[in-house]
Amino acid sequence: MPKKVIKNQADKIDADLDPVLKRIENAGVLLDTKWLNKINKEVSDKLLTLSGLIYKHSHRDFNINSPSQLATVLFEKLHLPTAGIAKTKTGFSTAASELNKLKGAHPIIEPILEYRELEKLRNTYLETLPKLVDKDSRLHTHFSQNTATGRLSSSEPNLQNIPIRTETGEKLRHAFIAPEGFELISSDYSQVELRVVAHISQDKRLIDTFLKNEDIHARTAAEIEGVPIDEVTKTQRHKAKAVNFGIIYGISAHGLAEGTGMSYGEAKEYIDKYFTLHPNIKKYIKDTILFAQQKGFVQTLLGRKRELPEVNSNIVNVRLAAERMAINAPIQGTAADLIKLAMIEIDKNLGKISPKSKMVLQIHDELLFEAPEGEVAKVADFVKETMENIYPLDVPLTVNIEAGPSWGATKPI
DNA sequence: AACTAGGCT
DNA sequence: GTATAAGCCTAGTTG
Repeated sequence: MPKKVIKNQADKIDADLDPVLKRIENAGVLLDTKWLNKINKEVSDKLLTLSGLIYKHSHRDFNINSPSQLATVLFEKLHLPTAGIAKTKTGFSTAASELNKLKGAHPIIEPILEYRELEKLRNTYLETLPKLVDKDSRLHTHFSQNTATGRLSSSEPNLQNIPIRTETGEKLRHAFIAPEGFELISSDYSQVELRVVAHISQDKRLIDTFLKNEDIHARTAAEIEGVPIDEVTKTQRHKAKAVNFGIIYGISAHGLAEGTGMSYGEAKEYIDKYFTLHPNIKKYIKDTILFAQQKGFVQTLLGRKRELPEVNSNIVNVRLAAERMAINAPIQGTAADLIKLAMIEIDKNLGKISPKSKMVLQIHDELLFEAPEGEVAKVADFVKETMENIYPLDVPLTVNIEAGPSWGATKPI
């Protein structure tokens, strides 16, 4: 096999990271199978109750896991209103986002939503993970580097999508534990993608926010609504947060409206105000699309390229989709470059600082370690320091560190 | 294999 | 409104 030719900095990063990823995969992460089985039992009981309730409300037995059968029950048998319900290629959508619109219309909706959540948790995690542990009760994922933006991906099992959002989902994280005498340390970059946006776009307000270490979403809300930052309401902050995410994804009024419940017009107005306040972000978007159209690719701060010939497509949807990718790829990809650099550097030195400590996972902007109880503070300091200083930008990178006996029970240290 | 759905950052 | 927020992986149903 010929050695891979290294053409640029991103290729070198990926090559240097490869052996690090191998070590992480080999280390694995300890799983508390007993705890998982206990949750599985509770979830299975609940599912039985829920399916009974759903059958009672629908006056029939059917396969709740079949979107087509569920749509028939909801819209043809129970005659729930279809106004405003999205359509898929095959009929009315039964996605959670659509069912949420029907919550008040029929008591069957709530149990369906809960059923869906618990089925997902049971089938994807509770049933599957215990089957994949090795003889030492450890899970070994496989990391891949060949993604569109430079992020890692994780498979068999994917340990980058372990639940956290719901109450039951969060319980699952408690199954990821440290061995006896050890703790898990979690270190995650705070708002790394928006900090990358601030650096790349040189947007004044964004840079100022991060220099002052202000709450970015509250500040955005304050500026758009024209109120003092400490008078921003929860709703206002929530909307601003959606806009900030939208910037990273290549915002559209429709997408923002979907994500927040704003009307299309309100969303459009909100975005216009945002760009008035952040002219350099508007410029970044414009310049990036132009660059992509002329060169056929975009690139990250460290030169990682993504080919995007579709930005010149005559097909409107194809072109617009490519434009959003062009906006997002340098942001997401730069964040990926930064944490990869940090991982390489940490791997180089961790053995000297704490020989028994190990890096065990990467979840895009977070690293997970296990460290002997007595060395947690030392390892945490080293990790934080390395991540924050890995590649100085025009805004500080900040890292939140937590530690605890399990991934679900880490607390700030 | 296509489609729908949903877990994470 | 033609379409519609970025990147992943996995599971179940359907034909």
